Amino acid sequence: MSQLDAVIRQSRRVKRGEYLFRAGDPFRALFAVRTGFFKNCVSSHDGREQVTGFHMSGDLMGLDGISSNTHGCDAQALEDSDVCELPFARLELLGRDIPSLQRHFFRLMSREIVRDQGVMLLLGNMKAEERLAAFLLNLSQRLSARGFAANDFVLRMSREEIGSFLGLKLETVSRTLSKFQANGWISVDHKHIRLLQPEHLKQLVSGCAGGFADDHSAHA
Amino acid sequence: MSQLDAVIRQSRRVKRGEYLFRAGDPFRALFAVRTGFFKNCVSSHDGREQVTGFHMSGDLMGLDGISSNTHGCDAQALEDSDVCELPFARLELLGRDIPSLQRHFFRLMSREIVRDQGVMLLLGNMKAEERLAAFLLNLSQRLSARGFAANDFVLRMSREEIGSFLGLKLETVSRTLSKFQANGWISVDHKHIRLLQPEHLKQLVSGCAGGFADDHSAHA
DNA sequence: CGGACACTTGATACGACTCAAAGGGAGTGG
DNA sequence: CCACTCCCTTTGAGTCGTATCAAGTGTCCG
Repeated sequence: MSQLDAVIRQSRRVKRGEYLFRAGDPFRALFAVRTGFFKNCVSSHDGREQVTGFHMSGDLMGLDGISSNTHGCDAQALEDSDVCELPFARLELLGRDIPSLQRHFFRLMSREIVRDQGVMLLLGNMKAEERLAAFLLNLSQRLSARGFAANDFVLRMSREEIGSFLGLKLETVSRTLSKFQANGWISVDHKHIRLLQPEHLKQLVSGCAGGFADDHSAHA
Repeated sequence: MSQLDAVIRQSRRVKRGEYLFRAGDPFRALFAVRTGFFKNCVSSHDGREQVTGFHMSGDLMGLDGISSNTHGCDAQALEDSDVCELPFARLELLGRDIPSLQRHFFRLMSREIVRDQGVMLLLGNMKAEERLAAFLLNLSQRLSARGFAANDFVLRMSREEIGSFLGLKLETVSRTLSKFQANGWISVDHKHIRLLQPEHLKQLVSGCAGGFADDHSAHA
């Protein structure tokens, strides 16, 4: 375990707006968010962007880079952040000596696959209101799992980034938030969101797989 | 390597329509398709289904089950098939002794994550025509990688299953295929598809990330 | 304090869904 | 082997949801 500590101790600071890595960069390490907030993005040749996920403390980023030794997406900080750099070669070696680490690692990658399947379900089957409700509830759950308030939080990302993640345009995100507020389900003050009647949101997504995915922190 | 053979030699036959495993089943093994064709499905509480992928010879299924020791999706045979059962506990043990196997394994899981990101891009950003073009080209590529004709093949899945995978309704799939045929780009005879002008299809998806994902065979 | 950027809201257009009906194959049972 | 049935597929017409276009407002940052 002291070996593991040695690997983890490497820390790196990333300012808001900066990229931790970009698609195409050579892959050398995974990154665990220590503090802060990130988005991951894949982009098509003609410039269209798809946000593939948002990551907060404890989350692991870069798993998609293992397959090709090249990062497959961008990781951009949405606020000043702090990450642990985990050199992959060293993790691989350690995994052989520490079975529980290897097993933990497989679990993490599998969890990411499960999460992606949930997003596919969301993008393939749900309407705008359902997507946004699922998004808010997921965020709420992940924040509360980290000891923050579940029903009162500040969005780190723009409407456009939410839209990109949910397969919607920013105007639709804005309109839907307004509608939720008009219903009395949430209160919206710019990026400050309060969930006033989470049960109504849950009702919207009930049947749609309850929030599209659990958390997937590294628990490291 | 002979140890690996011992693991792999376990074979299992699955008839068309049968499930290899279902969401919720206890996870014990991964499955590599030897011959045949499968679909993977996640379903929401209210019965909506999302096809998360189609798998042919060499593809690995069940990676999503590792995280929770429970399969997260259904695997249903779309034609009489033959799979290798790979007990996961044994693979884990072998991975420690054979570094190249461990590495190969990480690569496979990562590749699945990359594939899912491609599907997310497709579901989040593309229009019906683009989705279907990407789907056909991807299928074509995977078939040709296995030594089959790239431009002349038989669909194993129904219009509804294609639609579920692409986030479209079956009528839209049917209409779009008809339109491609009217344009002279493909010929459609029920499930028999011929790509007459693949370059036009490529033009449709150009910019949208060229086919949403590469192959991900096990190469075992 | 100025300017750019992010957000909201409205009007309109378009794409995909829904509902509906008819045709064609594949598989089954006689 | 044939006839029947069921399901898959195609195609059409109309509707709904979301994108698009366009102002206008507010806010954050320099």
